[in-house]
Amino acid sequence: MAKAAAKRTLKWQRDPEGMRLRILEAAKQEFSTHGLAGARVDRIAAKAGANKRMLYYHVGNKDELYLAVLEGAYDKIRSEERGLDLEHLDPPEAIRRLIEFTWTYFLRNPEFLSLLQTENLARAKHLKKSTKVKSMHSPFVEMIRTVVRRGVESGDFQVAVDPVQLYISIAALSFFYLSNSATLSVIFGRDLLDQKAKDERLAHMSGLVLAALTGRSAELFEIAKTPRARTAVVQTV
Amino acid sequence: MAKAAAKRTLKWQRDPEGMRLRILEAAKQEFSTHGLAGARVDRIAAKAGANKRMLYYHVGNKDELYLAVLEGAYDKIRSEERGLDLEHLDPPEAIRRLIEFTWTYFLRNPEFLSLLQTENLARAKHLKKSTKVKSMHSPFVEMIRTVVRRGVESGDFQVAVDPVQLYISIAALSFFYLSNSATLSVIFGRDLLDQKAKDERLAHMSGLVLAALTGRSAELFEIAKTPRARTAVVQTV
DNA sequence: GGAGAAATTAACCCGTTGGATAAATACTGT
DNA sequence: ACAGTATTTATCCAACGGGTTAATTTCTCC
Repeated sequence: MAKAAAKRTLKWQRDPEGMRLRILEAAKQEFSTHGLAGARVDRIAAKAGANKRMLYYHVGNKDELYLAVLEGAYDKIRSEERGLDLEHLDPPEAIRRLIEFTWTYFLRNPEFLSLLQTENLARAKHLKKSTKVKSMHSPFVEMIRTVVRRGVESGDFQVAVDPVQLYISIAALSFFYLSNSATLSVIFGRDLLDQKAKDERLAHMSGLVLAALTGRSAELFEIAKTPRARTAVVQTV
Repeated sequence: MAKAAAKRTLKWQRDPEGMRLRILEAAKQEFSTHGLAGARVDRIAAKAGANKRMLYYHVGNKDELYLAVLEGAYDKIRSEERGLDLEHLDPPEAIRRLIEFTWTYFLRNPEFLSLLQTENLARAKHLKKSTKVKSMHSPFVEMIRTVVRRGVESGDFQVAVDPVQLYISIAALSFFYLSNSATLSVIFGRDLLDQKAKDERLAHMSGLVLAALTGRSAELFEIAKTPRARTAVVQTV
């Protein structure tokens, strides 16, 4: 009772872990919407429901805060990637799944795209200092390597492409479309992010890559064009 | 004589057009290396060999300066695009040329990539206000449309892909590789910008797109892999 | 129940930065 | 040659923004 009465008059309560998480979440929003230089430390504090001093207490200065956010972003995508486990699918299906995963992940996590853009504008200055990120290899490169080998052996694929090139290409097709959708929409005078446009984009990307690998352009693009049960996988955003 | 003597003691001379160009060039450098928020008006002035007041006198405030730079960048690429004239080439060769042009243009004009990244981080806020840019359509979309039609009719291409999708994909393959080369290089632990890597990238992109269109994966990737006379077109940067 | 550590608040500091003002200098037409 | 205008320089300033200092409050453990 006395304790309850005392609690009532508390001006604030402690929550170091929660505070740290709220700070990082707020910082992620701020850095992804405003970039590194455009981000405001005060806004992050406000958004986290905290005092500015807290950022320095729990994470560090603006740069350290930014790096922590970046590392968290890489950590998250790598974690989801590991959970995908595409090794047992037959080669074309594995590639198709990879494309869909990449696409939907970028759709679900637009801040990830912005953060990467920001970091690349800084020529990866911060990432180079992060030992953590450097050790977080994407499992997809090795996955692609074995899938391509299996595909070539089985006759599904006509070429043994370099897995790194293929990985970059698959990421590129989704990344550029989404990260540059604002300027592209202005230039083409149409909304690239409405549901129809997004469905068509996924179909196009799958068709393009699989046609190149298998050499069966016609069928693949046609298959990709017709609505399939798989479209359920395409997440709305 | 008297005039010459007078000129010698001049503290400065007028050059409005030259000044404006130097300001825009300096601003392009500044905005592309530091982004919009990170750019410093004083640095632009210093780089242009001018007084800060000159920026406001000749162009306008920071935002107007930025938009002028952006419009100039679009103007430049559209102008080079128009000069390319791919209509008369046979379809596969036209696509190959387009890919090479896109790639080398991005290599030669890294500021263009940075400016687009910056503008997309701002969700095209400034571009939307530019009536100038909206009217500068890339000639490539129409070019691709006719090339694809011709290719399908001649039997070179197996599918009639949407020209906008294809245009975006071709841009994406080059853009992402270059704009994200900093982070990708860190993550893959290898330099994506050395000459060998760049040659391989161009070969991969051409092989991927043409294989998808023609359905002749094997030959195309192989052709692309072997050094050709065409590699002379690949510019070093 | 209270002392010491941990977490949080409030207030302030000071260099930077975009932008403005006013004065000086160069050019142009007559 | 000179009046009027266009261009450039030299200062100034108010707001902002990252970071710091010091005091305050809550928690924990004995």
